[in-house]
Amino acid sequence: MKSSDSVTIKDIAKKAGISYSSVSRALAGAKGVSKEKRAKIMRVADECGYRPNMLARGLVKRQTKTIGLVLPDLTNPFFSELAQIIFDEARSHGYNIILDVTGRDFEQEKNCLSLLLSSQVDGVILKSYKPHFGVESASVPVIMLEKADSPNFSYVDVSDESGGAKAANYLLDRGYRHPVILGGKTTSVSHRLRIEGFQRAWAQAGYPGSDITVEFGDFTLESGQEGTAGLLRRKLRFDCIFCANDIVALGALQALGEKDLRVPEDVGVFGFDDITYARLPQIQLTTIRQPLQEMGELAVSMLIRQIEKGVPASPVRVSLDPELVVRKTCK
Amino acid sequence: MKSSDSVTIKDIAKKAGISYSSVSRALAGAKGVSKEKRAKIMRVADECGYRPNMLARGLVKRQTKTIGLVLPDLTNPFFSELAQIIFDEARSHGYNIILDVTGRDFEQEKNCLSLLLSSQVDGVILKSYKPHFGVESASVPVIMLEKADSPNFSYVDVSDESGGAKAANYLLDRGYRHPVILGGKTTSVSHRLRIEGFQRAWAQAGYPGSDITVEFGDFTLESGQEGTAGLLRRKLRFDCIFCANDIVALGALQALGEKDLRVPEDVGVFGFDDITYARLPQIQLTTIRQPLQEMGELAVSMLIRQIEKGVPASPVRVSLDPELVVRKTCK
DNA sequence: CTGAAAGCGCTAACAA
DNA sequence: TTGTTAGCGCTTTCAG
Repeated sequence: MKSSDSVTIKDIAKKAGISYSSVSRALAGAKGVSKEKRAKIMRVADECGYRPNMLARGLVKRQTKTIGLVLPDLTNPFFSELAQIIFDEARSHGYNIILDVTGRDFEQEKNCLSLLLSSQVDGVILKSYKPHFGVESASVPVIMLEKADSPNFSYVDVSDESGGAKAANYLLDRGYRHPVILGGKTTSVSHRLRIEGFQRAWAQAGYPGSDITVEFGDFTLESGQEGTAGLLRRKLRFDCIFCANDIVALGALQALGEKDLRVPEDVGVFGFDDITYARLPQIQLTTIRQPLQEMGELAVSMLIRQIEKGVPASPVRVSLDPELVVRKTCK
Repeated sequence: MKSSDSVTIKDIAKKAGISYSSVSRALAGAKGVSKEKRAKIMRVADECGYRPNMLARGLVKRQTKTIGLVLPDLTNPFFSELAQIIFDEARSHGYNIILDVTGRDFEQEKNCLSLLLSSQVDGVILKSYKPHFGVESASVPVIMLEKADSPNFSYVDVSDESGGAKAANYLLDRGYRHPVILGGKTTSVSHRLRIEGFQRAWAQAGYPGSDITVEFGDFTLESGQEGTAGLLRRKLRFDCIFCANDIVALGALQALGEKDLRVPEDVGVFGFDDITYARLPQIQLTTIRQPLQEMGELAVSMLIRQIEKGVPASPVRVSLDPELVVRKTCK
């Protein structure tokens, strides 16, 4: 059954000799249709290979059972695994996902958002890298995946300050005294918070937190690699690297290895996220674990709640606490 | 500007005192609207925070500028990177992506597909793990990401037989004689083809190809790990493992390490895909590289071509050749 | 150049 | 339980 124009509810009404609202009811599984008619309709419908048109349905019902997900980058396992979790969770609640990737570009982010809103998604989950208020004009619930200062949005995030502080304290505890912070983007809110947490903890321990070297980058393996190589080239004095994420840490390890520096003896490497690959026996990266599963599930359930019950007067704000994972890349 | 009900083309027509079809024209950038009216309309439109309703637009235009992407699993970097590539490529042509993940489940796959078709996507890119013909009833172009025997669909795939053969020949060349094939799903077409390619090459070299041990799994790290552990436990004789993908290989390496077996001296480990993490200095996995970039770009451009010019009478079939990447996990 | 009107496929009152 | 009807927000003839 391959017609150039697809079969509609009217076609099947005609073919079954029944009014077309009855067909709609039957197909929707609503009450108020006699058993025989319903049976006949169903039969005809799938003989014809009928497929409901979600555009039309969404237009009238004013809901699409679709949620928009905006992420910076699918290339980082942290995000692709998060996407998978959110995806599964959403599906289990009967929602579909439209995924958008921004490449951490500000304009892109705004575009994605307005595109999603145009597509009439019922809600949005958004990991933004720069605070912006295009979101403010959204007419549907939005859950941010980071600490948002706006009074209008709920968020669920992992406390970046706490993560940064945990890293600092551990590093101090292991005897490191000359850290550099590597590889985050200047525009990233989360990264800024991690730096602050790190510096504050460092200062509280009695060391000057403010003159810790911060090398920015773009969260990639390359920026870990080149950043580290640059540090080495400039003969900067440092004994450990607090990386913006695990990918950056992988790059740092690589650069260090190329210069025959030993980890952790010569320099300690500390990651962030605890991606799958950080756990491999060959890697054994010391890092901060972000509770991916909880974060994803919470975001979805909060969002769906708001979609179905309306957004609360004051936003829901959840901060999960990340966990130190000690492995082998620090003394 | 936060109205509970979103502003429509009619609202802005009223507010500008112009008929609402003119507004539509102006907003579409169509000709036949005077400069002044156009300017006024634009101004009013964005004062009101107007957002076109894609559902309505799609309904009448019968196209959504959206393509559906169905992938088995976002957790494997191979697929998440492919997704990213397809995503970028599609966007650069003005198309959006709706992503669906099937978990390699047959029913799921069919659901996803019909859902996408219901959503009126303009075309579909599909990596299937079991040949099925729900696809046949699609009323839009479909590009499969694997060798499809159906005469109705175009595909772009990476030659799995060739990959399997290259692996076999390399392993033979390095002196391995007792391979086991590990970790693929029984239902996977690609995996079956790789096995065939491997066995055939093995046989052609004068060794019995048919009695090579094949341990199935589900393409995960765990199945690599447990599969290998099982092999060891059963004291099966083997000197190398041809893994269903790099993730499985990572699992195999781990299991081998736990039993203090040396790689590559005691057993060689061979992957498939060449994911980013296979290249790390700590891993150095010998593997077969799938040309991700070409595959993604080709799939998108073929699909868009078919969307815009119609599907060709006879399907386009492209097989890319994968490349052997020699690193350190085989002698 | 502009407006009126039809209709995309569907749901949801409302009558019958 | 049924059928009729009025839209959802938009594009697109078709007259003026």
